[in-house]
Amino acid sequence: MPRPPLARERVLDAYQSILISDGERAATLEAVAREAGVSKGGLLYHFASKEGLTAGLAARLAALTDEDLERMSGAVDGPIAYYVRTSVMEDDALDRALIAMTRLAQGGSAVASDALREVRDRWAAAIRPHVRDETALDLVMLLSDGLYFNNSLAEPGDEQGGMSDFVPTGVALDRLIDLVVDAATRAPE
Amino acid sequence: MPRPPLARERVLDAYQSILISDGERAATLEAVAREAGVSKGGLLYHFASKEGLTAGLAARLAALTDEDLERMSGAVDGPIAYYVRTSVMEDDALDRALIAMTRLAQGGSAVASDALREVRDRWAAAIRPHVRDETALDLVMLLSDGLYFNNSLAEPGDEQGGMSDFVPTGVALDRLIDLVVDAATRAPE
DNA sequence: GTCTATATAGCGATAGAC
DNA sequence: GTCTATCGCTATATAGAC
Repeated sequence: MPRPPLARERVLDAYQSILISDGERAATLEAVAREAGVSKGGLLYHFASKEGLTAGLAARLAALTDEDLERMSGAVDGPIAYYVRTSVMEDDALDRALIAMTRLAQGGSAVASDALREVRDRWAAAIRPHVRDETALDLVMLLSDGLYFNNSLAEPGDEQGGMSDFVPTGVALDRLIDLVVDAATRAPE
Repeated sequence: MPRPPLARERVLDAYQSILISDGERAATLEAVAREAGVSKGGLLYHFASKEGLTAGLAARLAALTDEDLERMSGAVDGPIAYYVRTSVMEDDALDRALIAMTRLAQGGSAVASDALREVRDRWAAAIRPHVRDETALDLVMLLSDGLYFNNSLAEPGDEQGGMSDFVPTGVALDRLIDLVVDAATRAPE
């Protein structure tokens, strides 16, 4: 595969940034082009339409998910702990792609909804073998969704993008992970 | 308090419906007016601007939250079970207001983000006395967020609006509630 | 209180120069 | 591969009749 043009990647980065910090409404072609340092016409050379831009983001998300599933399978404290811990936004590449895609899905994009559904299915399939039953799987998946949900509820203009008060970090997060791992793997009484 | 004009309520209902089923982008003044059976000008008599419309929804959400906290405090199986169970969309008035507001928040509305934050704070305060510690509170709140998050990820055109495959119902929901109530109230080992 | 008509601005997308 | 210029459309909001 030939190396992707730099401008193309810069455009995707800009699209993500604006989606995360200012919402779907603000992510216009003009705003994305300005942030990426190109003109509107230049942007439209790389992505023929707004939906093409979203499809480009979906491809990036799928690739990042591949890598994440790889890391998850080798996590020292197990896939559940890994999955919950990495659901707290660390502002890495995967988090940003995921939150940006969430914004688009909530804005009504079918491409984005489908992409999110697929990613979620793949994570669920990877975790299923490590929990007691489907109820425990629900608990783990929904808790992770809750963390992402809070991370994705941004104040407009908030660079970090998030209701961070509600998301446990540090020791509080460790305790939450212990609690959920225990609840999801403990033998039924 | 004088009874609210009927047209005003119909406009808010229409705004909610379109936000839920078609997303924030589709909820234009014209679309809302058409759904409510009034003209654009008629709508703008009741709500001076788009932000005024959102503020009207925020007021409705606050009133519905009052009622919900009332019911929660008297729930027979306790506030935690009540809270988790009612986080699965039953398409009642509160659910609709909440999901509509989530759409607006994700679209970048500061008014909507603030309204959601306040509602969440009030629920957390009501549940805190019934859980073991802050970690258990995080678990309950985040699980509920996860349920709402999934309910609010709509396929465009999906009347129900939701990734309902991921949300447990019936017996699966009962089991999940048992699991989380146990995890959140059991004495530490 | 509700309407029609219109002003104003910004959007996605195209055309064609360089 | 990137630009400027512009088209056609739609959005919010205003003005003023009824």
